[in-house]
Amino acid sequence: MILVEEMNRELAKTYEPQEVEDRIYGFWMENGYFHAVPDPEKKPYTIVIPPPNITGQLHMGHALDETLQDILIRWRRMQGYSALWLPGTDHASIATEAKIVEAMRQDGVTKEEIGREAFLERAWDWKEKYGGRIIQQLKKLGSSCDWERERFTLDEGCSKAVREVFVNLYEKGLIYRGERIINWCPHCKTSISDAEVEFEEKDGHFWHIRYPFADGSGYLELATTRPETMLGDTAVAVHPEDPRYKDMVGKMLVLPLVGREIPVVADTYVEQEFGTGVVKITPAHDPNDFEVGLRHNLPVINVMNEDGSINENGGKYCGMTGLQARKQIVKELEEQGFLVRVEDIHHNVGTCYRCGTVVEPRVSKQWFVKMEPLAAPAIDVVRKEEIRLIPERMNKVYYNWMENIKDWCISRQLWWGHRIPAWYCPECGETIVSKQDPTACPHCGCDHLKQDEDTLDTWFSSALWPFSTLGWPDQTEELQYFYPTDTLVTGYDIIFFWVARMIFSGLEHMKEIPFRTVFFHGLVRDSQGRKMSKSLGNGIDPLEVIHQYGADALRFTLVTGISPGNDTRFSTERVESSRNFANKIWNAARFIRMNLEGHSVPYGLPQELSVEDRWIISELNRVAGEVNENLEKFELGIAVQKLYDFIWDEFCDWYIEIAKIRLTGAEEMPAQTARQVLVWVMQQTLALLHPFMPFITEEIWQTLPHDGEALVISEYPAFSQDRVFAEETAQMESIMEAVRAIRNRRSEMNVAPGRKAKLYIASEKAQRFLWGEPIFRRLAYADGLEVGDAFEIPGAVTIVTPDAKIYIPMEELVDKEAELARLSKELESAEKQLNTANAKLNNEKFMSKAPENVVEGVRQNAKKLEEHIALLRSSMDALR
RNA sequence: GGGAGUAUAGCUCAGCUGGUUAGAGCACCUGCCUUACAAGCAGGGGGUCAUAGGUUCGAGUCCUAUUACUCCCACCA
Repeated sequence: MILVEEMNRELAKTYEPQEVEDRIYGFWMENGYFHAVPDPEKKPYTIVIPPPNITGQLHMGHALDETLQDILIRWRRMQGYSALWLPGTDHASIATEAKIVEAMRQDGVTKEEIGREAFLERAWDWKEKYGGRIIQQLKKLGSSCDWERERFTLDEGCSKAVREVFVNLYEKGLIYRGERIINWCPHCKTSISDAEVEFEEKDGHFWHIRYPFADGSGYLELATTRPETMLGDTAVAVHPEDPRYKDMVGKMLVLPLVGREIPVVADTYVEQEFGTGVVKITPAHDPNDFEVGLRHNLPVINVMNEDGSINENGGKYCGMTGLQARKQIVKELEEQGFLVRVEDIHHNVGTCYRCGTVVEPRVSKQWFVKMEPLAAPAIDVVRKEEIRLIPERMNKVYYNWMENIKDWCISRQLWWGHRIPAWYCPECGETIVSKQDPTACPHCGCDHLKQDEDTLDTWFSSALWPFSTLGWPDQTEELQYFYPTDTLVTGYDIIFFWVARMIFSGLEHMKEIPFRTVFFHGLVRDSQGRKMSKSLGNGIDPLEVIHQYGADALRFTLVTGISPGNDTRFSTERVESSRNFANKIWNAARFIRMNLEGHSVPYGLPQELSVEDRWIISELNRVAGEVNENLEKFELGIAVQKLYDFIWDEFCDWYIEIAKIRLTGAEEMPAQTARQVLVWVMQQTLALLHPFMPFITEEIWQTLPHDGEALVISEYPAFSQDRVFAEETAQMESIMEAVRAIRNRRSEMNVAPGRKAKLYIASEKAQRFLWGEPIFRRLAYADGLEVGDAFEIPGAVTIVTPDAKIYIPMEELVDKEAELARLSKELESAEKQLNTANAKLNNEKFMSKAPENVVEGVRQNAKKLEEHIALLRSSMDALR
């Protein structure tokens, strides 16, 4: 127990987060509260952070993601778990390499000029310089990560894990190398996986072209959106059953401009109804054509360089960019009479998800992961609910992807990343895949092996994140204790990139799921529901918001009103309202502190409790129970709403107001009780709120009497049957209802608050004790109070509540006609309600089928309404 | 082409397994500087819960269809 005698800090009238947040964060860090260790006495709770890119700057999406994780981890930590939130960053191969290349361009050098080693040096320098930026930003948000365990996807341990996995999969035959058609980004000059291609609606053209028969017997007409690819055409296909072309299968055509003879083949891939029913086949530059090519043994002619320009296979077009070649080819086709017509169309074009450049399908030699055998068990664990996706509808998205999965192209023509651990022997052609760098060819002994030039897809290392960060492949204590992790928190946009791949990786390499629950959140949109984007310029910088309103306000805003998987809208108005909430709490604390001055107040509940004490304790207890339940179900938006309502409405607007009676009263004992209860409820409330608004809650908690050294490691309040006070709760409800009704009436009649009036309250004997004068004097502006069985007060305003009839004699203020009108309106509505209630009670089916508690509710309601109506009638008579 | 989500007050959204009179914040109107807080207090107006059917004693909630918007997957040369 700590007594508060001196207050070391003055509490400002408005909460100033800037001053508080860094100090509090420093306090937490100094004491190592975020550090989690394997502890057999505790249960583990683990979250691994979705590692932000080292190129990244904190945006609202991160802010939401981190806030949700921090809420969960702080909650579990307070519940007594050994709660590990493992942080780190991702090397982001494509994005980072692009940044370095760009920086080098400013210096006037290229990758090729300086070479691989020098390039990597620059990259690491860059990482040292900027890679920590986003980490600092996460701290500003209040993230309670275990920073001692910070990792990087390209650090030594992760690299070791990557090699281990690559070699294991290779030896199992699940990684292979081959010539396949892949998506090629001409800007990033690398292959990218199917998942990395985004389709965009774009305007384009259909060029309708004639391909003449070699024997001069006419021509076939077809259409293409990419005429330059005709340089690589090695056939033309028609449907085998198409009567128009049946006889032409097997004949030869002459490829215009090129002069090459190509066959007409029959393939069911062609749709007869589409266009002319004739398709040019370019196996090297179209995935479908590639398949057709395989079926018909067609040559594959790659006509494209890495940058999308035409290569030597393109004959005289060699050296032109794709666009130049297209223009030239169209021009020549037209001049030579091969172009039939040009049609404007709107179609989907695949683009690189990193740079937005139109991707070119291209045949090249790449490494792939064979997905089918890995996908099967990964589907299974979700089906069997060993892994739960929240919201559940994400299961469908997941199944759809996993069940139709294609092999994963993992090699990238980049330097920044994990270099593929494969070596080629220039003597005998042997391929060596090994965890250790080999010194000589095991086959022929050649000692100048060449390592594969390519690196791995960034997501290859991210896929191992839940276990590589815990030390795998070594069997560390941490891995034993913290794996499998518990909750993965992420946006639904990376379910394929990351979530799916972690699941099959965990199952394959750990033989265990990587996490039990995936909690998907939505996107943060702007106030009009648009995606926040650089091009629209509608992004709001979370750091700006933190600076202006505080991290707590930002966090509160982000989590209010969200539900799993659904997008949320962000607006400054909402932040302001959150800031106001923080300020409300701040002032409640100020009020409490003001009342502690000169008193010694122990932390804990006193023995003697008043009705309102029991009520607020009971309500707090209820809220604690509900908040825990909501958090268990990942209903964070609901949990935070309940805390808001409790604090603002019940605690501040009611309890504190009522407590003032005792605090300002002459008697010391009740005042001391009130102080103790105020402190206790406040502290418990702060604890409940702490995961959501960590800074302000810790700050206040420290300045009020408390138990323990810091809120961040205090016990999270839980529901307790011992603190349920149903009777007092009902009594308070009665009082509050009466107060509200009186205020309402006074307001309606425009009675100035300063004008007090005597109150007469008629109520049942058992309830009499409720109507204590101080509460009504304070809250209902009463000036004297009389309680009895019944009153006859001519000309008084009459108010009816479920437990009392209240009279306010203010005849000189009352417009009789107006009051009569009001009463008759109220009477009408009461009668209407009574009719509905009676209709139900007279309905046999309702009576026989509705559950007893519902029937009883209606019955009681009807009884009350009847009394209400009788009273209204007598009041009206009295007025007349 | 396949699938999903959303539709509730002027705006942004809650509303759990169907149960008495559908809630909050912001905005709006009225009155208050009631010594914690004007970033506040008290009160108020405002909703045929997208539409049409259906199930049920009872539907914002469950079912069917329709409409609108959003998203994901696939992709036609």
